[in-house]
Amino acid sequence: MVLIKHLSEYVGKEVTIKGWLYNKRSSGKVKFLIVRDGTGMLQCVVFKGNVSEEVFELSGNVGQEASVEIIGKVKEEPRAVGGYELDCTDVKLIGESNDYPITPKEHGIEFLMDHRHLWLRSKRQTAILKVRHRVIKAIRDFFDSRDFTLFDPPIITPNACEGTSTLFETEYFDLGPAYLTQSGQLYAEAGAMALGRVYTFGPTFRAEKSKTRRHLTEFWMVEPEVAFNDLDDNMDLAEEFLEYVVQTTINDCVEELEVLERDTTSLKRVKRPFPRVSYSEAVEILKRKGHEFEWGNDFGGADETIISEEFDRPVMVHRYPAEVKAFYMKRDPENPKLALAVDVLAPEGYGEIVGGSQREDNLDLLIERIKEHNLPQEFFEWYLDLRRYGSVPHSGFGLGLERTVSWICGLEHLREAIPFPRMIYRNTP
RNA sequence: UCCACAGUAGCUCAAUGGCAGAGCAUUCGGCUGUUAACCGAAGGGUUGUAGGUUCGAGUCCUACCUGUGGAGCCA
Repeated sequence: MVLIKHLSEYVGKEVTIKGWLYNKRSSGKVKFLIVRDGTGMLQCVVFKGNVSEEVFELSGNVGQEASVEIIGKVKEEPRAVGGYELDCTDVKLIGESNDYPITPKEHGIEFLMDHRHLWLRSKRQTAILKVRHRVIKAIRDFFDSRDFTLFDPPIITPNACEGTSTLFETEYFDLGPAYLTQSGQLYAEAGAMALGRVYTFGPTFRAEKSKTRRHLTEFWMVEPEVAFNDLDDNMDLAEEFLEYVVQTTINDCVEELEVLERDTTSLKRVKRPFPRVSYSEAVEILKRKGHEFEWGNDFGGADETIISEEFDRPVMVHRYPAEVKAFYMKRDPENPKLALAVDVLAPEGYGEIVGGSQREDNLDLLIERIKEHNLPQEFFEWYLDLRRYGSVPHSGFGLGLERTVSWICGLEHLREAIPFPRMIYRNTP
């Protein structure tokens, strides 16, 4: 059996192809079967004289997405998709398919989401899935080649990690309520104290009733955490990381991005150094552009878009008002109203793809913060131990995988960036 | 949670308050190079649900349900 993507090595030879019928056309004594196998598309030509009567009849009756085994001779053919076609000598039906719901015409989003398990077979969706895979590989390659250790945090946690978001709650035997993690970060800090440089990579959960194209209730996040890194080191790491992920992906996914009709000129500019502006400077940008904004608030989606339009590549916004950020972020020694936080805003309206900070490493200040946020200190004793025993400055950030995939693919909505999206009003299929 | 919009054939959509329609899909027939092929024919409907206005409602009104887009929150 030969994969369609490798067909160019078999010109003039007889091969066996196994796949699914994408579409078919016929013209009297000749039938064209367009077959896909997950690696490409192939036009298979069945001439009446070249096959048995049964096979010719079968070729006309295979339904869309029926699985088939096809034997034929490979030839170059500029008229066919992919540049090659198969001159068929035999066609076998493996699994029939009648009345396949997703026809080769337009469909509405509700219908497609209801049939997500089948929608995944389409050209556009397989292209996105391949880009997602390449992004994941780039993420892992980047950290693996820089002395990071993959560190898996728990998914079930006893407390709300940052104390702000709404979490999914479940009963945990006799121990009372437990929650699905919204971030592996606090645990990653323990990992960084053990291994120096770690990254977590896994699903995270938010029960916020967000209903926008930028939100999922279940999404994947990668979170590096590095001992002895300060905020500047953290920003250096984030920009090197983003450059690597974007550049390797657009290099290796040229065909997929073509299917998605993604203009990659702006992605090619994702090179170091990224512009760095403070929160206060970002507020000035908004005001200069005539948008009302009060210092001290967090940026909304529209604000982020306006700020990012000032620059030709991702922009790093640092030193936010501490009040809008999480309790564990270290304050700026030059201005205690500010947190040593950094968000990276992607261009083209894709918004915040990275959020990070230098962490508070002083035991007394951290206890103070926990009290200020009315968090139950007993749940954080283990976290405070990290400051009791050999505390060091350390920093890290989180990158949302689906937002990154959406940005690179140029998607309208995050739901296409993950095989089975979980959203406020949908948990099926 | 709030705001806006939508719901008609399997799908995508039409239909001035006056006979429920088209394209695609499906089935049948035609065509030896098709490119979301094309040509001909057939089958396919409790117009989201419940009320109301009207001689008459897919169309107007009320409530509800479902979905879509956005806000807030966030990655």
